[in-house]
Amino acid sequence: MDDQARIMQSIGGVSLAGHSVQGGMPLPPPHGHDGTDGDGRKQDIGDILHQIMTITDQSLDEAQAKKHGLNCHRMKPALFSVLCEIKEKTGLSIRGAQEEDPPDPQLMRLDNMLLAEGVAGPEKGGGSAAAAAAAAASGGAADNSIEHSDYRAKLTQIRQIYHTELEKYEQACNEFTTHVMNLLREQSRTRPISPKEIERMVGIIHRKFSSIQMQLKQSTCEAVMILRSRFLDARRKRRNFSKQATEILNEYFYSHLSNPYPSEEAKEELAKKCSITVSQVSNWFGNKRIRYKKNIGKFQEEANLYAAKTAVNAAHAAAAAVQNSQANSPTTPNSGSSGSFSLPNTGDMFLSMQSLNGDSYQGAQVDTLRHVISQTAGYNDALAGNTMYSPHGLNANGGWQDARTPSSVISPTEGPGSVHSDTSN
DNA sequence: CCCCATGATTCAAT
DNA sequence: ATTGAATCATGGGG
Repeated sequence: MDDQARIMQSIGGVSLAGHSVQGGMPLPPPHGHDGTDGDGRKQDIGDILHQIMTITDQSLDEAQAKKHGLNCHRMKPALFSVLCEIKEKTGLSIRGAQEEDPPDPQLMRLDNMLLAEGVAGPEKGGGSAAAAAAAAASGGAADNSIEHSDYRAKLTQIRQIYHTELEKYEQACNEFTTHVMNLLREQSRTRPISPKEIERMVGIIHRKFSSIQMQLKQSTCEAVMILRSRFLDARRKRRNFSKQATEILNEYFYSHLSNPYPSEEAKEELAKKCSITVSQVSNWFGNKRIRYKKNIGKFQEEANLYAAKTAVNAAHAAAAAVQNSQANSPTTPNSGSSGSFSLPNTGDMFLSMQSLNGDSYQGAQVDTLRHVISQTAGYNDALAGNTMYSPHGLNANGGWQDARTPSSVISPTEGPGSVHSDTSN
């Protein structure tokens, strides 16, 4: 009502002279209709304005009819231009038109995050790749396949919800915008509305909707964060490897005891065999080395066990190899895992141990064999005086091989015989 | 509930 | 980047 009064007042202050008044008036004549011509006009205008102001209070049909009536009113062109003038003066049409929305930093942050998490952005392919990248980037590099796929599934779910919601909002926004634009266009026939204003209105609507979208993005981010933390928590949980996997790892470890540092390729192969990740293999070997070194005595039995195992395997393989080809040299290059420094000496030792054992091993399993022999040699050393390890023990670095030396001293009770008998596990 | 084994993480050294 | 060492945290056996 305040507005109405104000407009009425301003109308009064603007000259209407010069505007021709023509045509009949289909509306009921204003009450108390007497007085001068000017008075009559004022009354007329006041009446029209009153109708315009109250048009929203009426039912649609009623309003429609009245609108039509107003459009045909003889005073309409005059009123229209007057309103334009008022608007021009009050600067209503320009105000705020210039405020272009500056990129909201928070929105940008959310967008970037969603993009990085693989929720926003291109379709599935890129999304899962981004998810994998995010998972790999977060702490270490462990990508447990089971939990990873679970994570991905959940992320996809979030992604889908996000996109459907986003689409819904987009659609609603468009619908609403067109609706408002139509409305404004229609209204522009009765009141002055410039295209700029429509544009501005659209901008306002879009801003409103984008703020809703931001809420959506925010909650999506939260969901992803929760999922991430849960995923990481789950990953942190320790699950023992399968017995088979441990066996494979131990086999490798004890058959490369002289240099238990698997190459990247070896790690990959072990990982594949054990169905664990490469980083888990690295962890395992890291832990194993340190724990073995810390307490060799404790692992002696295990070492013997796996030594025996590999010996059996190697013997079989060697036997097969011997049958297949007699021409192999006993110093055939081994499987690449032995350290560069240990080869020249171990070659000699290998030969000497061959004669010690009375077996003739040939073929591809030289490294394994070497270990088996060195194991048995260790026990022999313990009994015989322990000189066998010094060339093998490699003073080159001191680190790992030092730890082996005591192993030859430990447990003289356990001999090669008992090794073979103790394969119950 | 305690204890130990074990996978994972962290941090410094190289 | 890889490794060693210390440490954390959990699972499982007693």
